[in-house]
Amino acid sequence: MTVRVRFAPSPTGFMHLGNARTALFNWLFARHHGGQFILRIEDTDRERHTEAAVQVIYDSLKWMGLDWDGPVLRQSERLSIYHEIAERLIAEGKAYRCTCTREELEAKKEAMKATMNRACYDRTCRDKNLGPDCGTHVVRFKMPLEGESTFDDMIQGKITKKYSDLDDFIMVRSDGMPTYQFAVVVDDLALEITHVIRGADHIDNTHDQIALYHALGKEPPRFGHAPRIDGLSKRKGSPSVEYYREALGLLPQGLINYIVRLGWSHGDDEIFTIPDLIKAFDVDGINRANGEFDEEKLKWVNEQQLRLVSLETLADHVLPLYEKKGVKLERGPELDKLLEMMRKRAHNLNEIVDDSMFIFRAPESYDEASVAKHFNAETPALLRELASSLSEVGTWNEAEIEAAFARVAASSGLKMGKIAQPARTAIVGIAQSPGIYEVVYFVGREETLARLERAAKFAETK
RNA sequence: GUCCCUGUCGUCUAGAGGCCUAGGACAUCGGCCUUUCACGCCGACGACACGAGUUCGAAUCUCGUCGGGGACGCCA
Repeated sequence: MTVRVRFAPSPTGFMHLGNARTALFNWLFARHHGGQFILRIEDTDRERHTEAAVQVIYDSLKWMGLDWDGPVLRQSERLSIYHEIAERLIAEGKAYRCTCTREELEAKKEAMKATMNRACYDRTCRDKNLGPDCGTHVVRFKMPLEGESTFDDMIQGKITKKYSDLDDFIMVRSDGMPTYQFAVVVDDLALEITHVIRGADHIDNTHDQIALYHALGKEPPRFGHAPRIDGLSKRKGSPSVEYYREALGLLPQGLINYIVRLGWSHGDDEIFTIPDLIKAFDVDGINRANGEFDEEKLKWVNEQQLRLVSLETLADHVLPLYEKKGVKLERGPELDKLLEMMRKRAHNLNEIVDDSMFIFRAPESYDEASVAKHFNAETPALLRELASSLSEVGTWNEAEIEAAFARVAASSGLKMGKIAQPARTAIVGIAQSPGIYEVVYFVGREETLARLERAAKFAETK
């Protein structure tokens, strides 16, 4: 039996992190077992499901690298199928039409709550055998009255619920649209889904759905309910893939690595490449208790991935960010060298870009603290001596640049730190940067000399 | 309220009866490295929710208590 799983989001306009993890679990499960990962858009209800919102789903999935198999299924395109199956269940006495109004329902629930201590439908229409001409109505499922529903959850183990605690849920709304509860089963059947991995908030629904499978004479798929991610809603921005990606300068590998480990583990392993994950992932590693989202650890994992991915991959993500800043860069050994230098110290993509802008733009001002600490009366002369030494460098490379610094150190009798820090302040604008020789190399000879002279003039005024 | 799931350091977790005076990771604190900032390295702090049972022996099994989350929609 080939494994077939699906990710079935409803288009809300953003990809919630919890949803992203559900998608990831399913995708990894499919890839691990050599199965298929199907994408289905749950757009049964509402006009607010815009095309733009659907596009967000595609974009997020693509960014994460979660490719899906086969065509995308849209529930909105399958209405006649739902109707057909609903009619069949009515004809077989497994479902029924109900004409109770919303107002009546509300009153009934209140009453049931008072007498039975349970808010549910009182099944007024269950045995009325209402025909299609009964006027405005919904279609309800005829839930068994006695016994219990049990299923073996791949993550949570055996889960049992009494049928008497289950309601005659609505399958088709009065406007003719199927409810989620009904459409999911019909679609999962049509798609021949073998395993359903989803959020734990669906545990109770599962009993309804399994009852439906039985009514249809079908075997239900295996279910696995993953715990929820807590601590997400109290964030400033929307707790979405898009938000964290931008705000934290995330690499998809970073997000994926963090998110998969929140609720799943493989011994003491922390950092995984995507191929690692495909090999190691399975449902038995998924935990049962909810997890608390921790932005600090997400940052750290992302940082580790920053150092792990190929320079080509890194360039893919960093090039557009540079372009946003008005810096167009070409791929090649120079860019690789730049990224190699930056990825060692940066915590995220944004930092790589921001902290390397000094290469492309001369400082507009000098950091006050740096100036106070590293500039003094001798600074102008020192910077000019360094400039002169650098102008004599033959081949422009780090070794030669270092030699130029060493000559200044020898002639001035100053320790390297006393030269590097003023130079750094002069060239970068602040006394914090990558190694000074690399900095000088990337800024280039002409520009370095210009910046040194400008800083020397500035230092004279102090 | 009823029902369902769940409970190891602040957080993510290892742990499937003796290997546990409970291991790893993030964060925090201290130190080292260093021309800066980072990185890296070393160390410290820090948990089996509680109570009964089962057993020679329990973080691991059972029950109860308490805590956390979820479901109770003509939302998905």
